[in-house]
Amino acid sequence: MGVAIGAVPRAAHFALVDVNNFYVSCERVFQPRLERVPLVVLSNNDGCAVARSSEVKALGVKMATPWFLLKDLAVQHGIQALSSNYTLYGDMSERVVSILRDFSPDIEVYSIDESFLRIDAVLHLYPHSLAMGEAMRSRIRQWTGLPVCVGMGASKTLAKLANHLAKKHAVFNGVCDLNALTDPELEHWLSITEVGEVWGVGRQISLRLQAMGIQTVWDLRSTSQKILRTHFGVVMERTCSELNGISCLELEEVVPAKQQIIASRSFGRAVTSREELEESVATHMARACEKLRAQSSVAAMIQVFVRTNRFKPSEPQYSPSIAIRLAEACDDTLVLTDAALTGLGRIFKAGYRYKKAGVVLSSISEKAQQQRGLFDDRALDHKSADLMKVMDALNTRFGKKTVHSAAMGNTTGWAMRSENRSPHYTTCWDELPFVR
DNA sequence: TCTGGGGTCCTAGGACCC
DNA sequence: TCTGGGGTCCTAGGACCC
Repeated sequence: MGVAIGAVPRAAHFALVDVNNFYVSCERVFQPRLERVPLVVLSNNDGCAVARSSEVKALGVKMATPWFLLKDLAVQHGIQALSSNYTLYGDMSERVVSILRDFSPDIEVYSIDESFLRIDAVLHLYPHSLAMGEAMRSRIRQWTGLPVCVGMGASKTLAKLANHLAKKHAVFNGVCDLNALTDPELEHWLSITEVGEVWGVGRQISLRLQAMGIQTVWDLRSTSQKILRTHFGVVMERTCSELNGISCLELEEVVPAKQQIIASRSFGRAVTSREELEESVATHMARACEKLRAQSSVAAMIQVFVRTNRFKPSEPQYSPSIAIRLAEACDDTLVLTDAALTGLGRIFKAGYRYKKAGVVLSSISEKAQQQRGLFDDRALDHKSADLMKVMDALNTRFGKKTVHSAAMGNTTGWAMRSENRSPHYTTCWDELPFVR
Protein backbone atom coordinates (compact mmCIF):
# COMPACT_ATOMS: atom_id res chain seq x y z
CA MET A 1 0.00 0.00 0.00
CA GLY A 2 1.36 3.36 -0.97
CA VAL A 3 0.84 6.50 1.01
CA ALA A 4 -0.58 9.47 -0.81
CA ILE A 5 2.15 12.05 -0.73
CA GLY A 6 0.91 15.35 0.56
CA ALA A 7 -2.19 13.85 2.15
CA VAL A 8 -0.93 14.78 5.60
CA PRO A 9 -0.56 18.54 5.88
CA ARG A 10 3.00 19.42 6.75
CA ALA A 11 3.61 21.48 9.87
CA ALA A 12 4.19 25.07 8.84
CA HIS A 13 7.76 26.26 8.98
CA PHE A 14 8.56 29.85 8.09
CA ALA A 15 11.80 31.77 7.77
CA LEU A 16 12.24 35.52 7.97
CA VAL A 17 15.39 36.82 6.34
CA ASP A 18 16.24 40.41 7.21
CA VAL A 19 19.27 42.44 6.16
CA ASN A 20 21.10 43.95 9.14
CA ASN A 21 20.94 47.75 9.18
CA PHE A 22 19.95 47.54 5.52
CA TYR A 23 20.61 51.06 4.20
CA VAL A 24 23.81 51.39 6.20
CA SER A 25 25.00 48.00 4.96
CA CYS A 26 24.27 48.94 1.31
CA GLU A 27 26.40 52.07 1.68
CA ARG A 28 29.25 50.12 3.27
CA VAL A 29 29.34 47.61 0.43
CA PHE A 30 30.43 50.40 -1.91
CA GLN A 31 32.42 52.47 0.59
CA PRO A 32 34.38 50.00 2.70
CA ARG A 33 36.04 52.86 4.55
CA LEU A 34 32.67 53.28 6.30
CA GLU A 35 33.02 49.87 7.98
CA ARG A 36 33.14 50.40 11.72
CA VAL A 37 32.48 54.15 11.27
CA PRO A 38 29.36 55.15 13.22
CA LEU A 39 26.94 55.83 10.38
CA VAL A 40 23.31 56.80 9.89
CA VAL A 41 21.22 57.06 6.74
CA LEU A 42 18.64 59.83 6.79
CA SER A 43 15.02 59.72 5.66
CA ASN A 44 13.68 61.78 2.79
CA ASN A 45 14.45 65.44 3.23
CA ASP A 46 17.42 64.53 5.44
CA GLY A 47 14.95 64.61 8.31
CA CYS A 48 15.38 61.59 10.57
CA ALA A 49 17.89 58.79 11.04
CA VAL A 50 16.07 55.78 9.57
CA ALA A 51 19.01 53.40 9.50
CA ARG A 52 21.69 53.20 12.17
CA SER A 53 24.89 51.21 12.26
CA SER A 54 25.47 49.04 15.30
CA GLU A 55 27.90 51.65 16.66
CA VAL A 56 25.15 54.28 16.55
CA LYS A 57 22.55 51.95 18.07
CA ALA A 58 25.00 51.32 20.89
CA LEU A 59 24.96 55.05 21.61
CA GLY A 60 21.24 54.75 22.31
CA VAL A 61 20.03 56.52 19.17
CA LYS A 62 16.44 55.49 18.49
CA MET A 63 14.80 54.86 15.12
CA ALA A 64 13.59 58.05 13.39
CA THR A 65 15.44 60.47 15.64
CA PRO A 66 15.59 63.90 13.95
CA TRP A 67 19.08 64.44 12.58
CA PHE A 68 19.44 67.97 13.94
CA LEU A 69 18.93 66.61 17.46
CA LEU A 70 21.90 64.30 16.88
CA LYS A 71 24.33 66.98 15.78
CA ASP A 72 26.12 67.24 19.15
CA LEU A 73 26.36 63.49 19.56
CA ALA A 74 27.59 63.26 15.98
CA VAL A 75 30.43 65.68 16.61
CA GLN A 76 31.30 63.91 19.85
CA HIS A 77 31.46 60.42 18.33
CA GLY A 78 32.22 61.15 14.71
CA ILE A 79 28.85 59.93 13.42
CA GLN A 80 28.58 60.30 9.65
CA ALA A 81 25.25 60.82 7.91
CA LEU A 82 24.25 60.00 4.36
CA SER A 83 21.09 61.03 2.53
CA SER A 84 19.01 58.05 1.45
CA ASN A 85 19.67 56.54 -1.96
CA TYR A 86 16.54 54.52 -2.66
CA THR A 87 17.61 53.63 -6.17
CA LEU A 88 20.61 51.81 -4.76
CA TYR A 89 18.67 50.13 -1.95
CA GLY A 90 15.90 49.00 -4.29
CA ASP A 91 18.41 47.40 -6.64
CA MET A 92 20.29 45.65 -3.81
CA SER A 93 16.96 44.44 -2.43
CA GLU A 94 16.08 42.78 -5.74
CA ARG A 95 19.41 40.97 -5.72
CA VAL A 96 18.78 39.57 -2.25
CA VAL A 97 15.27 38.45 -3.20
CA SER A 98 16.47 36.67 -6.33
CA ILE A 99 18.99 34.72 -4.23
CA LEU A 100 16.29 33.77 -1.73
CA ARG A 101 14.03 32.49 -4.52
CA ASP A 102 16.62 29.80 -5.15
CA PHE A 103 16.18 28.58 -1.58
CA SER A 104 12.39 28.44 -1.68
CA PRO A 105 9.90 29.46 -4.37
CA ASP A 106 7.35 30.26 -1.66
CA ILE A 107 8.41 33.76 -0.77
CA GLU A 108 6.71 36.94 0.38
CA VAL A 109 8.71 40.12 -0.07
CA TYR A 110 7.51 41.85 3.06
CA SER A 111 9.52 45.05 2.81
CA ILE A 112 12.61 46.41 1.11
CA ASP A 113 14.87 44.47 3.49
CA GLU A 114 12.75 41.56 4.75
CA SER A 115 11.29 38.45 3.16
CA PHE A 116 9.25 35.59 4.57
CA LEU A 117 9.83 32.13 3.10
CA ARG A 118 7.83 28.96 3.58
CA ILE A 119 10.55 26.34 4.01
CA ASP A 120 8.88 23.10 5.16
CA ALA A 121 8.95 21.63 1.65
CA VAL A 122 12.69 22.22 1.17
CA LEU A 123 14.14 21.61 4.65
CA HIS A 124 14.88 17.95 3.83
CA LEU A 125 17.65 19.19 1.50
CA TYR A 126 19.70 20.21 4.54
CA PRO A 127 21.03 18.22 7.50
CA HIS A 128 19.37 20.71 9.84
CA SER A 129 17.29 23.89 9.62
CA LEU A 130 20.22 25.87 10.99
CA ALA A 131 22.34 24.64 8.10
CA MET A 132 19.80 26.08 5.68
CA GLY A 133 19.88 29.42 7.49
CA GLU A 134 23.66 29.41 7.44
CA ALA A 135 23.66 28.68 3.70
CA MET A 136 21.36 31.67 3.09
CA ARG A 137 23.59 33.91 5.14
CA SER A 138 26.81 32.97 3.45
CA ARG A 139 25.45 33.04 -0.10
CA ILE A 140 23.89 36.48 0.33
CA ARG A 141 27.07 37.75 1.96
CA GLN A 142 29.20 36.37 -0.85
CA TRP A 143 27.01 37.47 -3.76
CA THR A 144 25.91 40.91 -2.53
CA GLY A 145 28.21 41.80 0.37
CA LEU A 146 25.21 42.24 2.67
CA PRO A 147 24.92 40.72 6.16
CA VAL A 148 21.58 39.08 7.01
CA CYS A 149 20.04 37.27 9.96
CA VAL A 150 17.62 34.37 9.63
CA GLY A 151 14.77 33.61 12.03
CA MET A 152 12.63 30.49 11.79
CA GLY A 153 9.48 29.29 13.49
CA ALA A 154 6.10 27.65 13.10
CA SER A 155 4.35 30.92 12.25
CA LYS A 156 5.31 34.23 10.68
CA THR A 157 5.13 35.93 14.08
CA LEU A 158 7.51 33.34 15.55
CA ALA A 159 9.89 33.62 12.60
CA LYS A 160 9.98 37.37 13.08
CA LEU A 161 10.67 36.94 16.78
CA ALA A 162 13.40 34.39 16.02
CA ASN A 163 14.98 36.92 13.69
CA HIS A 164 15.03 39.46 16.48
CA LEU A 165 16.77 36.92 18.77
CA ALA A 166 19.28 36.03 16.05
CA LYS A 167 20.17 39.70 15.67
CA LYS A 168 20.36 40.49 19.34
CA HIS A 169 22.12 37.48 20.85
CA ALA A 170 25.54 36.55 19.51
CA VAL A 171 25.11 32.97 20.70
CA PHE A 172 22.80 32.29 17.73
CA ASN A 173 25.43 33.32 15.22
CA GLY A 174 22.82 34.98 13.02
CA VAL A 175 20.44 32.03 12.69
CA CYS A 176 17.71 31.11 15.18
CA ASP A 177 15.06 28.42 14.72
CA LEU A 178 12.52 28.46 17.53
CA ASN A 179 11.23 25.08 16.29
CA ALA A 180 14.62 23.55 17.04
CA LEU A 181 14.72 24.64 20.68
CA THR A 182 13.77 22.45 23.63
CA ASP A 183 10.79 23.59 25.72
CA PRO A 184 12.95 24.96 28.56
CA GLU A 185 15.14 26.81 26.05
CA LEU A 186 12.10 28.33 24.38
CA GLU A 187 10.71 29.46 27.73
CA HIS A 188 14.06 31.00 28.61
CA TRP A 189 14.35 33.06 25.43
CA LEU A 190 10.71 34.20 25.40
CA SER A 191 10.93 35.12 29.09
CA ILE A 192 13.87 37.45 28.63
CA THR A 193 12.30 39.22 25.64
CA GLU A 194 10.01 42.21 26.16
CA VAL A 195 6.49 41.97 24.84
CA GLY A 196 7.05 45.07 22.69
CA GLU A 197 9.34 43.03 20.43
CA VAL A 198 6.38 41.02 19.15
CA TRP A 199 5.29 41.87 15.61
CA GLY A 200 2.18 44.09 15.84
CA VAL A 201 2.78 45.14 19.45
CA GLY A 202 3.87 48.76 19.42
CA ARG A 203 4.45 51.26 22.16
CA GLN A 204 0.83 51.91 23.11
CA ILE A 205 -0.27 48.30 23.24
CA SER A 206 2.92 47.44 25.15
CA LEU A 207 1.97 49.91 27.84
CA ARG A 208 -1.53 48.51 28.14
CA LEU A 209 -0.24 44.94 28.28
CA GLN A 210 2.30 45.86 30.94
CA ALA A 211 -0.45 47.46 33.00
CA MET A 212 -2.14 44.05 32.93
CA GLY A 213 1.05 42.39 34.18
CA ILE A 214 2.05 41.07 30.76
CA GLN A 215 5.71 42.03 30.47
CA THR A 216 7.44 39.40 28.36
CA VAL A 217 6.71 37.44 25.22
CA TRP A 218 6.31 34.35 27.38
CA ASP A 219 3.66 36.17 29.45
CA LEU A 220 1.75 37.10 26.31
CA ARG A 221 2.01 33.59 24.91
CA SER A 222 0.54 32.23 28.16
CA THR A 223 -2.32 34.73 28.40
CA SER A 224 -5.88 33.49 27.81
CA GLN A 225 -6.96 34.31 24.29
CA LYS A 226 -10.40 35.22 25.56
CA ILE A 227 -8.95 37.97 27.73
CA LEU A 228 -6.83 39.26 24.87
CA ARG A 229 -9.83 39.28 22.58
CA THR A 230 -12.00 41.31 24.93
CA HIS A 231 -9.26 43.86 25.64
CA PHE A 232 -7.55 44.16 22.28
CA GLY A 233 -9.72 42.50 19.61
CA VAL A 234 -9.20 39.73 17.13
CA VAL A 235 -5.82 40.91 15.90
CA MET A 236 -4.14 40.39 19.28
CA GLU A 237 -5.94 37.07 19.73
CA ARG A 238 -4.44 35.95 16.44
CA THR A 239 -0.99 37.16 17.47
CA CYS A 240 -1.25 34.98 20.58
CA SER A 241 -2.19 31.94 18.48
CA GLU A 242 0.78 32.62 16.24
CA LEU A 243 3.06 32.79 19.29
CA ASN A 244 1.73 29.39 20.31
CA GLY A 245 2.81 27.94 17.00
CA ILE A 246 -0.60 27.96 15.36
CA SER A 247 -0.02 29.60 12.00
CA CYS A 248 -2.84 32.02 11.19
CA LEU A 249 -1.08 34.33 8.75
CA GLU A 250 -0.50 32.90 5.30
CA LEU A 251 2.39 33.82 3.08
CA GLU A 252 1.23 36.64 0.82
CA GLU A 253 3.12 35.64 -2.29
CA VAL A 254 0.96 37.80 -4.48
CA VAL A 255 1.01 41.28 -3.06
CA PRO A 256 -2.61 42.21 -2.34
CA ALA A 257 -3.74 45.39 -4.07
CA LYS A 258 -3.50 48.44 -1.85
CA GLN A 259 -6.80 49.91 -0.73
CA GLN A 260 -5.23 53.28 -0.26
CA ILE A 261 -2.23 54.88 -1.96
CA ILE A 262 -0.48 57.87 -0.48
CA ALA A 263 2.15 60.10 -2.02
CA SER A 264 3.39 62.97 0.07
CA ARG A 265 6.58 64.82 0.92
CA SER A 266 7.78 67.56 3.18
CA PHE A 267 9.30 70.53 1.41
CA GLY A 268 12.96 71.43 1.67
CA ARG A 269 11.82 74.88 2.81
CA ALA A 270 8.57 76.61 3.65
CA VAL A 271 6.32 77.15 0.63
CA THR A 272 3.89 80.03 0.42
CA SER A 273 2.79 80.34 -3.20
CA ARG A 274 -0.16 78.52 -4.68
CA GLU A 275 1.81 77.79 -7.85
CA GLU A 276 4.47 75.83 -5.98
CA LEU A 277 1.85 73.89 -4.02
CA GLU A 278 0.16 73.04 -7.33
CA GLU A 279 3.41 71.73 -8.76
CA SER A 280 4.06 69.54 -5.77
CA VAL A 281 0.49 68.19 -5.69
CA ALA A 282 0.74 67.39 -9.41
CA THR A 283 4.07 65.66 -8.84
CA HIS A 284 2.67 63.56 -5.99
CA MET A 285 -0.40 62.68 -8.00
CA ALA A 286 1.78 61.46 -10.87
CA ARG A 287 3.65 59.17 -8.49
CA ALA A 288 0.45 57.91 -6.85
CA CYS A 289 -1.06 57.16 -10.27
CA GLU A 290 2.04 55.20 -11.28
CA LYS A 291 1.57 53.04 -8.19
CA LEU A 292 -2.14 52.71 -8.98
CA ARG A 293 -1.50 51.54 -12.56
CA ALA A 294 1.28 49.23 -11.39
CA GLN A 295 -1.31 47.25 -9.43
CA SER A 296 -3.87 47.45 -12.27
CA SER A 297 -6.37 49.38 -10.22
CA VAL A 298 -8.57 52.42 -10.59
CA ALA A 299 -9.51 54.93 -7.88
CA ALA A 300 -12.90 56.57 -7.39
CA MET A 301 -11.87 58.99 -4.69
CA ILE A 302 -8.93 61.27 -4.09
CA GLN A 303 -7.87 63.39 -1.17
CA VAL A 304 -5.52 66.34 -1.19
CA PHE A 305 -3.89 67.73 1.90
CA VAL A 306 -1.41 70.46 2.75
CA ARG A 307 -0.05 71.41 6.12
CA THR A 308 2.04 74.02 7.84
CA ASN A 309 4.98 73.16 10.10
CA ARG A 310 3.48 71.55 13.20
CA PHE A 311 6.78 71.96 15.04
CA LYS A 312 6.51 75.72 14.93
CA PRO A 313 3.60 76.61 17.19
CA SER A 314 4.55 80.29 16.87
CA GLU A 315 3.53 80.24 13.21
CA PRO A 316 -0.16 80.18 12.25
CA GLN A 317 -1.20 76.55 11.76
CA TYR A 318 -3.44 75.23 9.00
CA SER A 319 -3.74 71.61 7.87
CA PRO A 320 -6.80 71.14 5.70
CA SER A 321 -7.66 68.12 3.63
CA ILE A 322 -10.39 67.61 1.10
CA ALA A 323 -11.91 64.52 -0.46
CA ILE A 324 -13.21 64.48 -4.00
CA ARG A 325 -15.35 61.70 -5.36
CA LEU A 326 -14.91 61.17 -9.07
CA ALA A 327 -17.80 60.63 -11.45
CA GLU A 328 -16.06 57.46 -12.50
CA ALA A 329 -13.11 55.47 -11.19
CA CYS A 330 -9.99 55.95 -13.30
CA ASP A 331 -6.20 55.68 -13.44
CA ASP A 332 -5.45 58.60 -15.75
CA THR A 333 -2.82 60.94 -14.33
CA LEU A 334 -4.19 63.91 -16.24
CA VAL A 335 -7.77 63.42 -15.05
CA LEU A 336 -6.77 62.81 -11.44
CA THR A 337 -4.32 65.70 -11.42
CA ASP A 338 -7.06 67.97 -12.66
CA ALA A 339 -9.31 66.86 -9.82
CA ALA A 340 -6.50 67.25 -7.28
CA LEU A 341 -5.78 70.81 -8.39
CA THR A 342 -9.46 71.65 -8.12
CA GLY A 343 -9.37 70.31 -4.57
CA LEU A 344 -6.25 72.26 -3.76
CA GLY A 345 -7.97 75.41 -5.02
CA ARG A 346 -10.73 74.88 -2.47
CA ILE A 347 -8.48 74.45 0.54
CA PHE A 348 -5.63 76.80 -0.32
CA LYS A 349 -5.38 79.92 1.77
CA ALA A 350 -2.72 82.53 1.16
CA GLY A 351 -0.58 83.76 4.04
CA TYR A 352 0.52 80.43 5.49
CA ARG A 353 3.97 78.86 5.38
CA TYR A 354 3.31 75.34 4.12
CA LYS A 355 5.69 72.49 4.97
CA LYS A 356 4.10 69.44 3.40
CA ALA A 357 1.62 68.43 0.72
CA GLY A 358 0.25 65.12 -0.44
CA VAL A 359 -2.48 63.14 -2.14
CA VAL A 360 -4.37 59.99 -1.20
CA LEU A 361 -6.08 57.64 -3.66
CA SER A 362 -8.92 55.57 -2.21
CA SER A 363 -12.10 53.69 -3.15
CA ILE A 364 -9.73 51.54 -5.16
CA SER A 365 -10.95 48.67 -7.32
CA GLU A 366 -9.62 46.39 -10.02
CA LYS A 367 -9.40 48.04 -13.41
CA ALA A 368 -10.66 44.86 -15.09
CA GLN A 369 -13.94 45.11 -13.20
CA GLN A 370 -14.34 48.82 -13.74
CA GLN A 371 -17.91 50.09 -13.60
CA ARG A 372 -18.78 51.68 -16.92
CA GLY A 373 -20.67 54.94 -17.12
CA LEU A 374 -23.65 55.12 -19.40
CA PHE A 375 -22.21 57.85 -21.59
CA ASP A 376 -18.60 56.74 -21.70
CA ASP A 377 -16.68 57.27 -24.87
CA ARG A 378 -14.72 54.05 -25.39
CA ALA A 379 -12.47 55.64 -27.98
CA LEU A 380 -11.42 58.30 -25.45
CA ASP A 381 -10.76 55.55 -22.90
CA HIS A 382 -8.38 53.78 -25.21
CA LYS A 383 -6.61 56.99 -25.97
CA SER A 384 -6.08 57.64 -22.27
CA ALA A 385 -4.89 54.08 -21.62
CA ASP A 386 -2.43 54.28 -24.51
CA LEU A 387 -1.09 57.61 -23.32
CA MET A 388 -0.53 56.34 -19.78
CA LYS A 389 1.14 53.21 -21.08
CA VAL A 390 3.58 55.23 -23.18
CA MET A 391 4.23 57.62 -20.31
CA ASP A 392 5.01 54.80 -17.87
CA ALA A 393 7.22 53.07 -20.42
CA LEU A 394 9.22 56.20 -21.21
CA ASN A 395 9.67 57.07 -17.55
CA THR A 396 10.82 53.55 -16.75
CA ARG A 397 13.21 53.44 -19.70
CA PHE A 398 14.69 56.94 -19.55
CA GLY A 399 14.22 57.87 -15.92
CA LYS A 400 11.60 59.52 -13.75
CA LYS A 401 9.89 62.63 -15.08
CA THR A 402 11.10 62.17 -18.64
CA VAL A 403 7.50 62.78 -19.66
CA HIS A 404 5.14 64.54 -17.29
CA SER A 405 2.11 66.76 -17.12
CA ALA A 406 2.68 70.49 -17.52
CA ALA A 407 1.14 71.01 -14.08
CA MET A 408 4.19 69.47 -12.45
CA GLY A 409 6.27 72.38 -13.66
CA ASN A 410 10.03 72.43 -13.98
CA THR A 411 11.07 74.48 -10.99
CA THR A 412 11.94 72.50 -7.93
CA GLY A 413 12.71 75.18 -5.39
CA TRP A 414 10.46 73.26 -3.01
CA ALA A 415 12.18 69.91 -3.61
CA MET A 416 13.35 67.91 -0.66
CA ARG A 417 16.82 68.20 0.75
CA SER A 418 19.26 65.43 -0.07
CA GLU A 419 22.66 66.86 0.63
CA ASN A 420 24.86 63.84 1.00
CA ARG A 421 23.63 61.08 -1.27
CA SER A 422 25.98 58.36 -2.48
CA PRO A 423 26.18 57.61 -6.25
CA HIS A 424 23.79 55.25 -8.06
CA TYR A 425 26.53 52.61 -8.10
CA THR A 426 24.49 49.78 -9.59
CA THR A 427 21.90 51.43 -11.81
CA CYS A 428 23.61 54.25 -13.67
CA TRP A 429 26.52 53.88 -16.11
CA ASP A 430 27.97 57.25 -15.16
CA GLU A 431 28.06 56.39 -11.48
CA LEU A 432 29.58 52.90 -11.48
CA PRO A 433 32.13 52.44 -8.70
CA PHE A 434 35.82 52.57 -9.63
CA VAL A 435 38.16 49.83 -8.50
CA ARG A 436 41.80 50.78 -8.56
C1' DT B 1 18.29 78.44 5.03
C1' DC B 2 18.06 77.31 10.86
C1' DT B 3 16.61 71.82 10.60
C1' DG B 4 11.32 67.18 12.96
C1' DG B 5 10.06 60.84 7.29
C1' DG B 6 6.69 58.16 4.66
C1' DG B 7 3.04 54.70 4.08
C1' DT B 8 -1.09 51.78 5.28
C1' DC B 9 -5.06 50.56 7.75
C1' DC B 10 -8.56 51.59 10.93
C1' DT B 11 -11.90 54.11 13.83
C1' DA B 12 -14.18 57.86 16.35
C1' DG B 13 -17.04 61.45 15.73
C1' DG B 14 -19.28 65.40 13.34
C1' DA B 15 -22.41 66.92 9.60
C1' DC B 16 -26.11 65.86 6.99
C1' DC B 17 -30.08 63.35 5.28
C1' DC B 18 -34.08 60.29 5.46
C1' DT C 1 -42.45 71.54 16.49
C1' DC C 2 -39.86 68.09 18.83
C1' DT C 3 -37.42 63.58 19.26
C1' DG C 4 -34.87 59.67 17.80
C1' DG C 5 -32.60 55.94 15.04
C1' DG C 6 -29.73 54.78 11.43
C1' DG C 7 -27.10 55.41 7.35
C1' DT C 8 -23.50 57.77 4.52
C1' DC C 9 -19.89 60.78 3.74
C1' DC C 10 -16.06 63.13 5.28
C1' DT C 11 -12.30 64.69 8.42
C1' DA C 12 -9.06 63.99 11.94
C1' DG C 13 -6.12 61.36 14.16
C1' DG C 14 -4.37 56.90 16.34
C1' DA C 15 -1.49 52.88 15.83
C1' DC C 16 1.82 50.37 13.68
C1' DC C 17 5.76 49.41 10.64
C1' DC C 18 10.13 50.26 8.20
